[in-house]
Amino acid sequence: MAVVQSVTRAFTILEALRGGPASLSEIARQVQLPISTASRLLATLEHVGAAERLDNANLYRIGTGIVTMATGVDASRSLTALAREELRALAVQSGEAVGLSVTSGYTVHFIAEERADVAVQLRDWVDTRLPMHLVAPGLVALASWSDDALDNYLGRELESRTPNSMTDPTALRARIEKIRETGLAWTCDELEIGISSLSSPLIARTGEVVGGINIHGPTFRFPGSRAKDFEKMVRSSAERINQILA
Amino acid sequence: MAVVQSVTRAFTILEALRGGPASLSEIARQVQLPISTASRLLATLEHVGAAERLDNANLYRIGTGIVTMATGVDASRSLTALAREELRALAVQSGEAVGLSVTSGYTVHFIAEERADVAVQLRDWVDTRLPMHLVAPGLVALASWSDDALDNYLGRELESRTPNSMTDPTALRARIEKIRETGLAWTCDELEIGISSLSSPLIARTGEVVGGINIHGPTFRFPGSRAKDFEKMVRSSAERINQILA
DNA sequence: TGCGACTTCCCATCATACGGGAAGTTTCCG
DNA sequence: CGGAAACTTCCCGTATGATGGGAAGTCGCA
Repeated sequence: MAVVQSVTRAFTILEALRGGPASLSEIARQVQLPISTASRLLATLEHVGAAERLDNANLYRIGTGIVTMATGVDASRSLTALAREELRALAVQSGEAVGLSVTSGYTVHFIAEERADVAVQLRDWVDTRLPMHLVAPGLVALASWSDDALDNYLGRELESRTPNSMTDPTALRARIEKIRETGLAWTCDELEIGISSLSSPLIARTGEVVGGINIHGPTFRFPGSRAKDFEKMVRSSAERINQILA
Repeated sequence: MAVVQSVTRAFTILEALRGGPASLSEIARQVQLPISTASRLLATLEHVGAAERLDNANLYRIGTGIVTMATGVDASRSLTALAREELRALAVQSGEAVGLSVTSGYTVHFIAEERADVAVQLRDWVDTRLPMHLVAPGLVALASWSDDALDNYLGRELESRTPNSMTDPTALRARIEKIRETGLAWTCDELEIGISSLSSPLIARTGEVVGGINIHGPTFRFPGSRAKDFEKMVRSSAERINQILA
C-alpha cells in the first residue's frame, strides 16, 4: 500500500501539536524534520485550517478545522457509543447499573448509563453533575491529581449529602492515598443513603484521567462477598475502554 | 507562503468525506483527481487513521484519528462545548428540552441535548439517527438542498412513523418551499404522537447547513400562543451559534 | 554592538508524487 | 449465463513538486 510521505509527515506534526501549542523549531525537533520542511508543512496545515497560529506569537496549535471534521464522524463511534457496548456487557455481567462519567472542573458529569434488568433500581443519573468527593468516579479522578490541585479542591467548603459523606480534608487525603495504590474507589451511602458504588478511571492517550466507569446499586446488593468480583469486572471493563481511547 | 500540494489534496478529500461514506471513485470525481492519485491519498489517510474503510466494503469514511485529534483541541472550542452554553440558555428560556443535531447522509443525528426542569419530559434523543423528513432539523436541512439532491431524497421510499408522518413527495416539496421562506421548521406528532418540535439551521463557514438546533416537547405544551416566542428564541440561539461557527 | 535562537524565503537537486493504463474484481442487465 | 460497464488495485516511466541546506532578516538579551 503506497503512502504519501508529505501527508504522513503532516499528520505526524498534527499529532505533535496535541501536546499543546508549540513553535516551529520545537515541532521540527520533535518530529525530526529539517526546519524548512516543517515550516512548509505547518504553513500547509494552517492553510487548510488544521492548524492555527496563536494570535501574534509564532506558536501553532491544532485548528478548528479539525473540530469541524470531527463532527462529521459517524456518531456511532463517539466515546459514549464506543463505550456503550462495554457498559452493557458490564451491566449484564454484574447484574447492576453501570455509569459512564467525565470529570469537568470540580464535578463529575454522568453521561451514560446502562442497567441490568433487576426490580429495585436507582434513579437515572445521566446528565447530573456531582461533587467529586461524594462519588466513586470523582474519587478516582481526584486520586490522579497533583498535590497542588488536590489541595485546592480540599481547601474549599466540601458539600455533604448524608451523614456518611466524608468532608474532612485529612480523612479524604488518606482515603485518596489508598485509591492511588489500588486504582479503584468505593463509596457507600455517601451521596444518598442506600447507594453503593465502585469505580475505575478512564485514561486518555495523554495519560490524564478524563472520567470513570462505575457499578452502582442498592447497598444491600453490594455485600463483601461480591466485592472482589465487582472489582475485577469494573477494572477489566475500564481497561478495555482505555484501550479504545489509547 | 508555500503550500504542499499533496497535503492540501489530502484535506480536500477529508472534507469530501464529511458528506458521509463514499467510494474511491466517487471521491475522485468529487475532488477532481485522477483515480490513482485519490487512491494513494486515501491509502495514506487510512494509514494515519484520518480515514477508515467500512468493514468490508470499498467505502471510506472519516476515521477516529480525527476525533482523537479534535479532543486535543481546547475543549472550550469544540462544537458541542461551544453550543452547550447556548443550548442551556435556550432550555431555560423556553422551559423545554433543546437538541443539537448534525445532518449526515440522509439522516439527522442528535448529538447533544439540554433540558429544562419540568415534570413531563420526552425521552433522550442523543445518539439516535432519524430520517430527515420526520424531524424539524431534518426539514430545515432539506430546505437548504439543491433541487437535484432533494429529488434524490424524495424519490426514495419515505419512512412513516405515525399517521401524521408526511411521506408524499409533492406535499413535502410544498412544505419545504415554505421552510425556505421562513428559515424555520415545525413538526407535530410526525415522529411520535405527542411530540412537537421546531428548528432553525446551523450553518458552517462554507455556507452549508450542517445541522440544527431545536426545541421539542409534549405537543400539549406547544400551543399557538407560545409559537411566536419559541420561534424567536430558537432563531436567535441558532444565530448566535452560527456566529461562533463562522 | 555582537551573539544566539528563531523564522522566512530562495533555489538547485533529485526523490517522490503523479497519473495513465493494465490486470483483476464485482455489479448489473439483457 | 454471458458480456459490458464500473470499479479497485497495482505497476512503472516521467517530470513535477517536495525537499533541505543555507542566506537573509528579526528579535531579545547582555
